[in-house]
This record gives sequence, structure tokens and C-alpha cells, in this order.
Amino acid sequence: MLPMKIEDEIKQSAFKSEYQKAYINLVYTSGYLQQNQAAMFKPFGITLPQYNILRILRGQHPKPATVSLLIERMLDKTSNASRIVDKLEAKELVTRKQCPSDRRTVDVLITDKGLELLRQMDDLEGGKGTGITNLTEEEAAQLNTLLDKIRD
Amino acid sequence: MLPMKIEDEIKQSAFKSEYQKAYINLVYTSGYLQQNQAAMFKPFGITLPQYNILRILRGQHPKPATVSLLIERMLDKTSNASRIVDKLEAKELVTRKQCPSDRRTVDVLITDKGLELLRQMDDLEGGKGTGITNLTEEEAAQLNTLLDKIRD
DNA sequence: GTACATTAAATGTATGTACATATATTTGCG
DNA sequence: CGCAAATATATGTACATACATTTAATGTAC
Repeated sequence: MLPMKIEDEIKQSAFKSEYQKAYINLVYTSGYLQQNQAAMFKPFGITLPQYNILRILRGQHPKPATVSLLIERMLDKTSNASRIVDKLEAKELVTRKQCPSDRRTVDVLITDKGLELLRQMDDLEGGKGTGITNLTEEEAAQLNTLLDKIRD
Repeated sequence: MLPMKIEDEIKQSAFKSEYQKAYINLVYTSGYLQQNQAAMFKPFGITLPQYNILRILRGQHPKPATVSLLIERMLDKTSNASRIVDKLEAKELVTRKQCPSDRRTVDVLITDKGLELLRQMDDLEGGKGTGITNLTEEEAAQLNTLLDKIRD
């Protein structure tokens, strides 16, 4: 993608305020990064949400995780973990079985195949090649401070 | 939402780098803002993409816009403008008719009802109440600079 | 211990995204 | 002119999101 200011990108000449501009810029940039990452994911046959679930499961491994725990740790908490696990199960990247002690809950466990896939994908982590590395380390830290403040 | 650093929000204790942290922070914050805005939109009966299309149409008014122009100006260029226009047409917020001079193209025009809805929604613009205003004007400008650099 | 509330997960429905394909129209080249 | 390439829009399919509802199991109050 060519270097462009947000004004040029969306062909809106004037923003009402620096705030509105920052807001739109943030949403736009996030979409840009997500598309970028989705493209890098394609060769591996899983989507970003599926990848996020797998990473949580790897963090738990060899312990299983319940669906509730997955929802709790997901970036987007309102999404539907059950159906994402469906897809992962179909690809044999996780197993799912009813937990004996509380039969309402389900133990989700990453398989060896799932762990191996994550190993192959580890190089993608950290936003390498996504544009975030256009920043200096100091600028990245500055960005983190600003974003944390927005969510305060 | 309570004030939290990104580490606490997603319960991941250690990031590999300031870059990875910034990447995840950006995606997470953008999702947070979008959910926030979606909630503000709900009383008006339209979604964020539908709102974005309407704003572009207001910018063109009283000239019509083709679907191609909508796609070109949309924040997410790969999404499906045709079907979003379907929804807006069903709500009588836009009209659609074949353009006589080039019958491949379609003239999409915002209706009076659509303009009136946007007027009611104008207060929502600028990210007011979305957390972006937790920043000072100077910080917002700083954020804009950083984001533009990411997309360079 | 039965009845009611709570919790965990799955399912239903509408919307949007991503990408491939289809259909109609216009353009352009021989 | 006639036909292939390009263009504009629409449609099909798979996946994800958002939110409401359902189903089953557990906990709790009486």
C-alpha cells in the first residue's frame, strides 16, 4: 500500500476535529492490519479468531480449557466461541469432550496437529510485516500509552 | 469499562515485544470503539457500515453515487456495497435506479428520510463518548501521526 | 427433595466480510 | 460490423459477529 495520510485514504477533505480524525484513523488502521494478517494466515488454512483460540489453548496445554474460559480470554468477548471451536474440531486441531465433574462444561484441548500448526505460524506473531514495525520501539510504546488511555 | 492496561484486559502477562503489544492493543482498542459505537447506533436502527454509506451519499447529495464510488470511498474497500445498499433501500433511506447513460451502473441517492436520520445522528460523530476524547487534542494529533506511519 | 434460579454451551437469525463467480453492458480491436 | 476484453453490479458460499433463545446440568431455597 502506498503511503497516505488518512485524509487521502478515505477522500474526506476535512475532519471536524482531531478527535474525529483519530477515531476514523484508528478504525481504518485496525482494518488495514487485520486484512494484512488475514492474508498471511491464508496459507495455513485458519482464520484470525481460530488462531486466537488456538493460542489460548496452547497457553493452557496440557490442561484443557472450557468454552467459558475461551470467551473470557478472547479479544472480542461477544463472539461465538462454540462455533469457532466447531471449525477447529472439524480440522482436527482441537478435541472436545464433556467434562465428567461438571457435565455442563466441555473440555477443549489442542491436538498435536494444532500445536504443530502453531509452531509453523509462530513467525507471524508480533505484527512482523504488518506495518507496525514502521514505528520505532519508542513510538510503539507511545502508541500503547495512548491506546490504554482511550480505553480508560 | 474500567481502566485497564492491555496486559490486564486480555490476561496475557508478557508480550514478546513492544511491537506485538502495540499490534494487539490496536486491534483490541479498535474493537472496543466499534462496539461502543454500535451500541450508540442501535436506537437509530442502522449499523456502522450502513451509516458510513449514508454519509458518503450525503456528501454527494443531491447528486447520486454509483456503487463503484461507494466502494471506493468506504473504509473497508472489500466489503459488499450492493448488499448494504439493499438494506438501506428496504428501510427507504436510499433509492436505487439504473443510470440511463450507462446501464451497467446504478444511481444510488439518499432520500429525505435518510437525510433526516443523519441529522438526528450528527451528534454521534467525532467519537464523542467513545473514549477517544480521553486524549488531549495534542495526544489525538500524536496518535494520528503514529497511525499514518503504520500504514506507510 | 422438589421448585426456581443460575450457569454452560449450543443453536437460531440477521448482518457483515471475503472471495469467487455470474450476468449484463460497454468498450475497443480486428 | 462482430466478437473478445473490460467494467459495473449482483449473487453464491463460507465464515465471523451480535444478540436472543434454547437446552441441559447444577446450585439453592424452602
